[in-house]
Amino acid sequence: MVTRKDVAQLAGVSTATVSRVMSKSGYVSEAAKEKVERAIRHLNYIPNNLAKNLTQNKSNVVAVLVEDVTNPYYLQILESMSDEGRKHNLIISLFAVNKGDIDIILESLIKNRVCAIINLALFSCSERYISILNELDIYTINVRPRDQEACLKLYLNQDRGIEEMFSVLKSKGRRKLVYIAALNKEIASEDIRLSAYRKNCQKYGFIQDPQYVIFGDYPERRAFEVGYDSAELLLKQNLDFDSIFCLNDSTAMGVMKCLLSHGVRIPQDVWVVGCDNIILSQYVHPSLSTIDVQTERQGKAYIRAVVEKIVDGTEEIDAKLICRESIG
Amino acid sequence: MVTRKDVAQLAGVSTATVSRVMSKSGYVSEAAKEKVERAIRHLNYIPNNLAKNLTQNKSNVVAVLVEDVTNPYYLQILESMSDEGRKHNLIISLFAVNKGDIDIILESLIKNRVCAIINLALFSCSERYISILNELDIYTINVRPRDQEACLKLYLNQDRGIEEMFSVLKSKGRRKLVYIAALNKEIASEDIRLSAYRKNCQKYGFIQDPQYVIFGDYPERRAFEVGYDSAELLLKQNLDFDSIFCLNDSTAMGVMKCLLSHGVRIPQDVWVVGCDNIILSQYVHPSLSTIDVQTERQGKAYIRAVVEKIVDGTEEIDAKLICRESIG
DNA sequence: ATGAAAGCGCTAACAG
DNA sequence: CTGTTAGCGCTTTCAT
Repeated sequence: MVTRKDVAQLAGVSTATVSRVMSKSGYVSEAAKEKVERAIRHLNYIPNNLAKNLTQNKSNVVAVLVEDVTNPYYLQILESMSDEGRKHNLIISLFAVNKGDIDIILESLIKNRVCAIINLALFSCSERYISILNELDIYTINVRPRDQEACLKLYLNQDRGIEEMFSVLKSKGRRKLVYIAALNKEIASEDIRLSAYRKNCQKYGFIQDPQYVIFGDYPERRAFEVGYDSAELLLKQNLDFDSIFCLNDSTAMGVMKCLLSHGVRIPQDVWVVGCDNIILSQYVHPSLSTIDVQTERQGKAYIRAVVEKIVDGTEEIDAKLICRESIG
Repeated sequence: MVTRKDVAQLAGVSTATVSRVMSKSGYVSEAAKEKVERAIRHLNYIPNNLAKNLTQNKSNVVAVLVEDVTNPYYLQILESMSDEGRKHNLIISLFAVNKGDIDIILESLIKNRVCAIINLALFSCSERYISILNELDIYTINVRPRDQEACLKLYLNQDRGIEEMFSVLKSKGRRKLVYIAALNKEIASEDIRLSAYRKNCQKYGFIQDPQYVIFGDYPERRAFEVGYDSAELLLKQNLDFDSIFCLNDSTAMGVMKCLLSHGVRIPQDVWVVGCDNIILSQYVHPSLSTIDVQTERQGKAYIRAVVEKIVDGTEEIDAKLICRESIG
């Protein structure tokens, strides 16, 4: 294996100088720089990040924690994180977690000195580890943070998209909108989609009735299933509704599947709107109307937050309604 | 930060002994072992994998290379790899690649001394790196290997599932089956699905006609799109067909979307069968018939191959037909 | 069965 | 601007 030493030798300089040119930091004369670069090329030298990691007590792995990995939404976020991460020599790694084994995973992440944890799950990292995380300077983002936690506030301005939906539905004469919360009551209480739903029901004169909100046990079970079951519940309730808004696209697909299987026509009988705008939503039939939340920008923003160690930033993400066949 | 030294001190032994109990290797007396374990618990010691990595010139990251990350199939494989990897303290990391930037990615993987590369893409790792990969003992699996490459032969016995499909289709009076190859002609020529399709067309007396095979440019473009476009092409050709078999479920969804959009009814007019059995296939409407390829077993097999450094193993994976609404 | 000590390849403080 | 040097935390011979 060719190491820095070999490069230094061939270039006739010290390893420190080689380091300087590689990291593009510190003073290096043009002459030395050139000699080193030539030696690197000549030897086909590939640096060993492992050693670097050790000296800096930190790896270049960013851990992304996800609960429902079957939800394509997360893949899309991951994709854009990977793209952005590559620019900064960051390895983005996906971890499927659930509340039960978060501790084991955290311990493994710490052991491996990941440089950051992006926790997309709906629970925060366990208390017992936050001091270690801090001590090791492992930058952590929780999408559902405890109040006191310093973190990126990636504020998703979904309100606008939701309001847009209400306005469109209203203009087409809809007034009886169901919300498939998918989450349980407690978690949903912090869901901005739910609060926006309630606010706008009032504002736009839609039916306001607790029965029109269906809770579930996402993300303990997959979004598709929760959607399906929620719709089944809804049909049993014999409620009078003309449209359905769902926590996310995956849930909406489960909902649609259930409705269609029961002979309910979309959009003739009921309109359905999802949220996230995953690619797949164009390819179901009828294609799913949804609220685009710019997954690509979200992913990039997270990685940038990691790189710049942003502690209290805000990324404005405009959510916009996308009308497709599932609404008339 | 508490290190091995602290543990050794508290336990009254040397760091070497601590290492021995941690790695469960070498001789350690019961007494010493107990003292060390107590010290570890007491200090809440979390070992530093970075140092270990350096001494062994190898990390515990397994890189999984994927071309079309929007295909949920890969997520399912990844999920089972993660589960299996955790048991062996392996970090499974997903990398989106395309032919153009494979070199950059490989270089980055080498720099980080990943312990293994599982290349699920349809091209092999570039020649120029295989000597380095070998020298560094980076275990590499290519799903589409060059002939000479030593590697896990994860033989997917999909033939049986495909034959089962033919038998079912025939018994229901179908004889005109289209195959959506999705891949281009060259890559498809190595696709066992295509050869199985041809073989069984003959065996079961289905129409044999080159026009009944539609090629595409997967995975350069997403499976959904390729499926959609292939179906569009098919419709334009004015061919007489009664059923369609697709490279994978994602492609099949694109196909179904196109057919349905053009007023073709499934399964009344045409039957559709996919391959992979991704979870989503149950949630489209009509639900998609498919060939189950045991993604979970596949993922586990790959990781086991990495752990055991299997050079020429075979994992029998029985593919089975799953009948759903998309066939009558 | 255990400890001492020499590295692993790189970084960073310090001296020049 | 450049080289020397002392680690980073752990593994692994080699003695004992």
